[in-house]
Amino acid sequence: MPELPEVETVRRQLDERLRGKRVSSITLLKSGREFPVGEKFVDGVQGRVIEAVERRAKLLVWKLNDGNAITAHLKMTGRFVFVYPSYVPTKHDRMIFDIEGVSLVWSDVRQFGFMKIVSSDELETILAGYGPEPLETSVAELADRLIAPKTRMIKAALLNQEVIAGIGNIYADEALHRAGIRPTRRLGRVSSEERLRLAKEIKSVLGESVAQQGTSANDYVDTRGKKGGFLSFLRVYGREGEGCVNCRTPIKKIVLGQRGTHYCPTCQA
DNA sequence: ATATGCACCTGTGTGC
DNA sequence: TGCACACAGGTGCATA
Repeated sequence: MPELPEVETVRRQLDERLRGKRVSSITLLKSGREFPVGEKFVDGVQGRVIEAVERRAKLLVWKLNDGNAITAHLKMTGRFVFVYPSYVPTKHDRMIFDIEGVSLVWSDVRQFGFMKIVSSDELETILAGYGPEPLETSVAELADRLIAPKTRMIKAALLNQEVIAGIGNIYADEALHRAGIRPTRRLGRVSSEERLRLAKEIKSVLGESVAQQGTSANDYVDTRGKKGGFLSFLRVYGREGEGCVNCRTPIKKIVLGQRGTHYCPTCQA
């Protein structure tokens, strides 16, 4: 469940240790399902210098010194972990990078994640498809993204990366609870005050989670193999049946668009 | 244009 | 103990 705060945590750690370094070699492990990598990826990355590791939405972007970039998406269970050079690969490891003596493993239990090389033109197209970055955009501008289509449920809008980038299932539920808006509410029935409140809460919850290095509800760990610290600050996600922090009403869980959705039936109208 | 539902995967937890 | 199955959820795609 890496969402913006988790991906940002990984980005910072990767950038800190990889920026300016040359990729010495890549070991392809090819365990499990074939993924769009292979020899071409190795040829396109080996010998290049990583100029920076950036993030847009939930996508990691490694800028290379030949003008190309690597895009990496963790999806649900992808992870980058720094290891010792003597590391022995385990079942779900896909690749090991040797970057000037630093060893980095890319592994992915469910194999939904990817790493691929893109040209600068391709990268531009990919990034243009995302909505605004919530931590770098004003409350007013974010609120304006949540207007149409009128019949769309507000949680569906929050999960759509073209509307606002980086929000996933956990932070959608959390922001809606903080703003007092039920996830099933249609955009057309949300007042401008509520939109502003929600936009503000999106920024707050994401910012607070980044400060705690993300949430580890299930699989997520950072590049040191450490869990994020935000789990205990969640107010509704994963708290079905527990009393709401505001009113003690038991938190309800429903399925909305095939996702578990948590809310307080009293606080969220 | 928008909504719906499935597919992609494996590990874990639950009920029988 | 074994077994079947629901569930976890980001995203792309086929279908309605």
